[in-house]
Amino acid sequence: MNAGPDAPQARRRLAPEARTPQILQAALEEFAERGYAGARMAAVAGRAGIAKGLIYHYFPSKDALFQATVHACTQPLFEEAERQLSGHAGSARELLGALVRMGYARISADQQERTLFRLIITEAERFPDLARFYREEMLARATAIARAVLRAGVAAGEFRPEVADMPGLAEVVLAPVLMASVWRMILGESDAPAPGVLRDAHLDLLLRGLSA
Amino acid sequence: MNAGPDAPQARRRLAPEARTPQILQAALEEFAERGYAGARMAAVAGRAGIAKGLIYHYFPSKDALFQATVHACTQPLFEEAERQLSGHAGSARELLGALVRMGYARISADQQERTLFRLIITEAERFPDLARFYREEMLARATAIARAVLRAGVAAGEFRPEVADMPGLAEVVLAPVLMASVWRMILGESDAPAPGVLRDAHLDLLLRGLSA
Amino acid sequence: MNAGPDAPQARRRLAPEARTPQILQAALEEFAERGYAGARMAAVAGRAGIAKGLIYHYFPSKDALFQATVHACTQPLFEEAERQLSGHAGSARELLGALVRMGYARISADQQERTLFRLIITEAERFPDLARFYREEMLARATAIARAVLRAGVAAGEFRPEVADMPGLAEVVLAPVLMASVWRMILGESDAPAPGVLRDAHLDLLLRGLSA
Amino acid sequence: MNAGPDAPQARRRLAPEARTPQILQAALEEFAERGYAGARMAAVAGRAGIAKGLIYHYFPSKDALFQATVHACTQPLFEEAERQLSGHAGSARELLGALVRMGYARISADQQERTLFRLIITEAERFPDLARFYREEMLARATAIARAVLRAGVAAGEFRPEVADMPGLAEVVLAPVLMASVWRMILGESDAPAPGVLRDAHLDLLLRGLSA
DNA sequence: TATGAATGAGTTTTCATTCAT
DNA sequence: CATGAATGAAAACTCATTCAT
Repeated sequence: MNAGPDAPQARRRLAPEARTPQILQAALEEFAERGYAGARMAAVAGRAGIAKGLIYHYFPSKDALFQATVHACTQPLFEEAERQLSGHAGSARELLGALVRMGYARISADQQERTLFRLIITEAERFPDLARFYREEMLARATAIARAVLRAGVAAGEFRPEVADMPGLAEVVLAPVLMASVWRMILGESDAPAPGVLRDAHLDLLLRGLSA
Repeated sequence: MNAGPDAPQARRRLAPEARTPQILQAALEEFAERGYAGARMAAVAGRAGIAKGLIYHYFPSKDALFQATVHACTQPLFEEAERQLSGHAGSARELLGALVRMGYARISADQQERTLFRLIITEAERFPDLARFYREEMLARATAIARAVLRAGVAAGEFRPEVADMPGLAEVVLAPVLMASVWRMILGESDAPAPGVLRDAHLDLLLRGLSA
Repeated sequence: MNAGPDAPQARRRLAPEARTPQILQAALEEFAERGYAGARMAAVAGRAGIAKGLIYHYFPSKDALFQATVHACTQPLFEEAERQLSGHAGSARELLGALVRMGYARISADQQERTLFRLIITEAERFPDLARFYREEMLARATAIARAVLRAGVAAGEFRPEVADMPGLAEVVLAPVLMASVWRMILGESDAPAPGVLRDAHLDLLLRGLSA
Repeated sequence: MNAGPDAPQARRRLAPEARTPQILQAALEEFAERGYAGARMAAVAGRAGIAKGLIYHYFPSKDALFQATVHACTQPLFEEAERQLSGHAGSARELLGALVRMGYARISADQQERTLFRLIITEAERFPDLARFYREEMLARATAIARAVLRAGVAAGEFRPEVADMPGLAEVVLAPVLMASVWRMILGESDAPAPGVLRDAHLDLLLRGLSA
């Protein structure tokens, strides 16, 4: 049609290794903004700067694209936390503080993480694979980290002995961080409870509630 | 065509007061199962046992039906909690325990409440009205209750003085109950962390973390 | 858009009993001209003078529409032949002549019948239902008629005894009529072997080949 | 990417004389299974073990490929029959029997021939060239052979004199063989009238119907 | 010669909404 | 008030064809 100066840089051939993440990033944005049903393949293509059809060269259906999108962006999620956990030298209280602060900092900073979380909440019922993925790759990893900190604290005599193996406690310890994220999803940056404020109250309650 | 005895309750004229809740209930079910974009007006009509067209006599659009649906089912949500709060005579620790237990019990029992919560999470970004509604009618009411309990406990000397006015603490105290609901949404009854287990850990942490 | 005098007579509500055959007729024309894969639902709608969507009100898919189309137009096919068979009083030679003449006349006249036949040939491999339908509702009926005539001729002493039960003979007797139809499909009215000419040669061969 | 020993014969340069029949064979299979509109160029490439793009080096369009495909596989069709005809020494009855038997044998054996015939029936309307091709290269050759046999039989006094020049008789004589092929197309090997059975009835009718 | 990434027009299908009955 | 036939815009998906490599 037109090949004017604004024309969308006609037909740039890329290796699949370069194109795939580009599409996945565009898909993440679109799915995040509109949810699964609301997302349009044409919009994904638009965001990626390619033609609709090309998406189908890489993913057989909207469904497959969605699942690939979610899977693709979980890699870096827990890496930092697990690094902190294994590399930490100081007290368990300090470690707990550092991890909680990291969690709240992420909520403030990382749009993509909230987005991912929302997609899982929203679509888990229709994509059973997603629920399994959340349970195994996200919740299990997060509670494992929390449990390790609790045990370290007990071992060091900083936390009271019962918390080492109290069922459900790891989840309860995590919950406020996750809810901070949910609130931010729902209410937006301006109206949600401020992460910094939640963090301070959360740490105050935790340190008091766990210590020996 | 036929209005014989087997005809599926053909063309039964009802007063608007009777039809409206029937439609809203059907809409809640459909929106809950499919989300806003995935819900079909024809399916809402089907669930309500009426023709598609009739919905438009009562609600001007899918959008309006959705908002009415969410608004309609929040009424009974906090009534019991507020009744308990104002009618309570015993210690603040007992009151806190009773309220937390009620919260977790609801998660186990009330499908509709989780459903409502999910819809808000899912659609808040596209329906700003919904976010405002959640903030004013749900989160604000819930934190007000929590804050009242904390203050009562401080006043009675059961809780340490700082918790009376610590910003964000009411939200942190509530968060694990809400996350229990979110996990149940995502993972289903069988795979989500068990509410009873979370409840016990939660109460243990709270009572220890708040007490004077 | 336009509501000029040529506008396609906006939104004319019809009872399903009236609309269904209208759509089927349009579909027959379109499928006949283009085959299954080549036919466009939009074109069917256009021929029927309705909107695309309405077709899906009556038939769940292109596939279903196609099968309904073929089924719908077989009713009148063998009625006349079967009537002639049961009502005939004269000689078997005369009956055979009348039926063969009717067959060739149909090929000349009835576009729709050729069309139907072509669709079956074309699509039978992809629609196994169609093959079964052809075998049971068309070929079986046609050979039954032919066999009845042969037996009548033997009973009357007009045909030699072997032809009463010779396997495959009914099919061989019918074949030239059907091939006349196939040739007409392939070559068109002007280039195909003329039905009248084939008919005379066919009858000559038959009467000589069958007679006692 | 990799050209390791397991790679599916990556990028093997072939002379056009070798590539063309490879593509045509693949195209015949694909067109046969799916018809013209249903066939996909990618599938043709896949069957031929080459990339889509390469087809366009040899044929300018799907259309051209189709026509080339049909033309390419008619060469050997009548060669044997014409050889038998010119080389035959015995009686006309024997020659007729041999040719008819050969025809039915082909139907049983040669998938490719039925396929070709189906494509012509299916697509002749949309490809006028195909109809002309069928008329000149197939039907005309076949009737010429049949007519030659009839004349030989009359000349030898085996057949009655009228059949030497009866218009349409050659076509009628051929028709059952062709219909046997059509039935086999429609109904498949298992449900179609058995070629051997048709052959015997056909010969019986012919010899009786033609003889002096 | 050969590949397969890239395009985009065209197709089926869905569904909110309207409106004749 | 009530129905469901009818519309049409929009969305998922397909595939012949092109072209950078």
